[in-house]
Amino acid sequence: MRRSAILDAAEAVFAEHGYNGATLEEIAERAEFGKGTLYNYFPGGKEELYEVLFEERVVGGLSAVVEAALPDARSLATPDEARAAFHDFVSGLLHHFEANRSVLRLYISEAPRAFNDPDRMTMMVRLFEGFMVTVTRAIARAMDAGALRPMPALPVAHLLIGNVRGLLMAHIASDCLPAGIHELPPLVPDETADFITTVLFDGLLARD
Amino acid sequence: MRRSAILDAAEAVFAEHGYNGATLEEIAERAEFGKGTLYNYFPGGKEELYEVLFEERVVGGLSAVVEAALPDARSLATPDEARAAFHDFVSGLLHHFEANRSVLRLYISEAPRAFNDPDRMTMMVRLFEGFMVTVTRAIARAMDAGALRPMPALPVAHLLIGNVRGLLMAHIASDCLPAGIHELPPLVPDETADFITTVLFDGLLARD
DNA sequence: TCAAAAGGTGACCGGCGGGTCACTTTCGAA
DNA sequence: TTCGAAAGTGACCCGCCGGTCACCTTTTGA
Repeated sequence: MRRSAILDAAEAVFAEHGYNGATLEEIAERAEFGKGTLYNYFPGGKEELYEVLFEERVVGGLSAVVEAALPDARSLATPDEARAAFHDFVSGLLHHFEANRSVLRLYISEAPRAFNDPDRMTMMVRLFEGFMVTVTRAIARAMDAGALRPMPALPVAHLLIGNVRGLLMAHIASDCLPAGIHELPPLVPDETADFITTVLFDGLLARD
Repeated sequence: MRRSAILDAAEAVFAEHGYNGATLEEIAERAEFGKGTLYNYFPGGKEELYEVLFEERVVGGLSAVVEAALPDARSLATPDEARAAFHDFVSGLLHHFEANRSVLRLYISEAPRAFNDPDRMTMMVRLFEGFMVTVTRAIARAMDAGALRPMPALPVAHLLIGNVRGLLMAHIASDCLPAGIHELPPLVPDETADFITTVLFDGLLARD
């Protein structure tokens, strides 16, 4: 109870101000507890709080989405099956992040932090390994079955995830701007998933 | 002379430690000048130094690449022309960032910072506007000419840039890891540009 | 009812780093 | 050679915030 209230407040504050800009004071104030209490639940202080938050909410959310859309048991043998599955995956990601904007911000903000510290990067790679492996394996299965043409699967996974991240970042940016400037139409997860899936599967070239 | 030496040192230190982790002390030490001198060249202190660095090197670099590869004068009327032009663009980006890793890090690290402050976000949008407009216009021209099928051009631009960013981030991550762990093959800009262009133009689906 | 344990608290501490400024050095014109 | 201006310097200042701990409150169970 307390623990999750602390995590809720931390999620909001870290998302709003970033790791460095967030203060324990503000987190404590928002969740209505004293700063000292935090150390009962997270003895490692700010860093541990952030790590737990990241692992439980960011990595946990991504894992849930990928396991729902791309389980190893799902057949990806035909183009239509593959298209449907990856559409579900993209749509799941978009719905998840649409409903959890602050988790999205944590996700986007983490990469630069990891660049500055090999230990943190190692941990991040470990945390995301399961997610990346599942996505990559799904791509490889669809290729092996002949639904997708053979290519190195891992870079394709990076492209797919880069696509989703690119569009989401544009939407965060749009949200951050003062009203009226450079506004994007609101994110409609299913339409956006259609868009990404179509471009990714069929390509940009005009067809006869 | 002094000015650019300061910027060189700042580029290295900001790239290595991030904005918050970088200290003026270290920048000064690396470029062999006193901390006070910095305020002669950048009266606004750390923030101004970072902004100038970002505008001159990150935005400047991106603008140079896009203007070389996708000038308004370049014909994009046929699929082959469009493919060649966007290949040049992606290849240019990859070569540029391959040769300027610290600039790449600054670029990747900026987004989260902008999320936390509407003013900074507004400035970023303004700085990148020319770049985005040029890319988007090139895509729209290729669509109008029938080389690419008609779609909203701006989201396609976000996908394209997301693709490049996604692969580059994977490479930065790989570089940051202790030797031997999860290594990616080294980045070969032209091959990677082929890969991105092929996926983007032709799609992932197996063809007859 | 009470005492001990568990949980909670926020004033305080210390270091860290951005920014300042009185002083020194360098430069260039007379 | 001289002198005023410009450039350079780094010890110092000070606000900030993560972390601590002595104290207080609540819970538990006998």
